[in-house]
Amino acid sequence: MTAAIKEEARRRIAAEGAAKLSLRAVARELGMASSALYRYFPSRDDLLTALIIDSYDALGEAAEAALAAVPPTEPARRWTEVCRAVRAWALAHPHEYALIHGTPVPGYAAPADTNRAGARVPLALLTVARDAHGAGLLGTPPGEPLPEPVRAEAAELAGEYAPGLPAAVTAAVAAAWAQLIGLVSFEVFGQFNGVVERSRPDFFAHTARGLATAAGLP
Amino acid sequence: MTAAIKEEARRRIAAEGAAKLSLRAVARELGMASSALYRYFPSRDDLLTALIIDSYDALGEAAEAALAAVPPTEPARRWTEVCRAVRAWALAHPHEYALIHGTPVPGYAAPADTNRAGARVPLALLTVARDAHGAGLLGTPPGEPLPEPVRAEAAELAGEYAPGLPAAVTAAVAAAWAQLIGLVSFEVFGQFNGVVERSRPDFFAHTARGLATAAGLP
DNA sequence: TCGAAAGCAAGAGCAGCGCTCTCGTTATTG
DNA sequence: CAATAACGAGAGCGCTGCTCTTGCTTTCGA
Repeated sequence: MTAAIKEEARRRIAAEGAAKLSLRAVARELGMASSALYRYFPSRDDLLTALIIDSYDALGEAAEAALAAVPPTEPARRWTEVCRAVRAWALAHPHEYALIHGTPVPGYAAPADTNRAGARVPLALLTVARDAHGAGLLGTPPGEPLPEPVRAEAAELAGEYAPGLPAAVTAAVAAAWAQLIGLVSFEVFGQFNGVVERSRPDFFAHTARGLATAAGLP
Repeated sequence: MTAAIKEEARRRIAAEGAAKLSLRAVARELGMASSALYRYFPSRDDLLTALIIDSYDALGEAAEAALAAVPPTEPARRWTEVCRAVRAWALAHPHEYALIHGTPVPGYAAPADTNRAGARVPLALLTVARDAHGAGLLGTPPGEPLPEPVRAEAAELAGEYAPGLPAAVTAAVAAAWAQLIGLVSFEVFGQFNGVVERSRPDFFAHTARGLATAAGLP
């Protein structure tokens, strides 16, 4: 039953966007009273949270599938494939993508489940770097040396998720994650309209390749 | 009068977010009937559009001020200062930033004024590259050669806004724009919580410096 | 100077929303 | 078989965006 509600809610979000998702409309479409929905979701926000987690998981799954499809011996291609998978999922599910990478609801504190699901994409990127490092395929990220506070915090982060990974790489992966989402968001939200038009796939692939280089991948 | 309405609306957005902006609440705060607002703004969306344009202009102004504060003879510092100004404005006005770089309203087509105001930040970045190029201070962007479709489209773009600028630089600036907004959005929207915490300013400065390098700035 | 016109604001009202409360119905289980 | 729990319907509250009508005030031209 909760699945049917979520499915219908997803359909309405795909049609009109998350902002206009109305419990009454979902209930109407399901042929039941609006008050009945409150048996399954205590509030509209809780329904949205469930949808957000689902979207995070779907996006994370797409990224992890791309990760598994390329052997660790080709780290650069593995990286760009993960990026490509993120972009493809976002373009295929723009409203669900907006749900997770658009404006957060005011005063909305993400529950722990959200964090775990939301970490799957950055962890996939980190896995590419970690495996490349383990195989001795990782170079040194180009550019200036890391400022000391960044180095320290990146070292902590690496200690938790990818022991042994150089701090410069860890920091570069974190930055690349944000930059990747920035690129995808610009495309999904139409900010590249009139700027980058025909060559978007190549433009994205080229930039994603640059992010790999910035992280030290050959 | 429209100014007073916008001011009060901005105040309420800063307090509760754009999603909860209610004309009735604005009118209440202004001591007038809600219907009176419709004399100045035909709809809630029109009020929001006006606020969006104002926010774009405020952000653009901050970027242009940073641009003007650094001489073109120091392109790298000029670049990072523009980035820093964007980040500083966003952190100081998170809700207005969300207005312009959050989820777009469903079915909302940005009017021409929005586009012009929204182009000020990328144009500031492009100006840094253009001036550096004019002064002979621009190197060649590192990385793979541009795919042909990207080169062609970047050349068109350069012809319009920065004649003579190499296509690789133009493309890198467009990518850097999206990546910069990605970085800032992650910080403003809390996506770096638990990932990058203490070293955010240095992390951002370091990454912005890397974007400059990627665009060919020395 | 006076009356028409325009600008402005208020109030009532409509349909829709999230959410709560109560009440009947249907399954399930001891 | 009966007690209990789960479920759904309906009414209703206060809120929203928006419209329509009414009336007041200011301005302006004859």
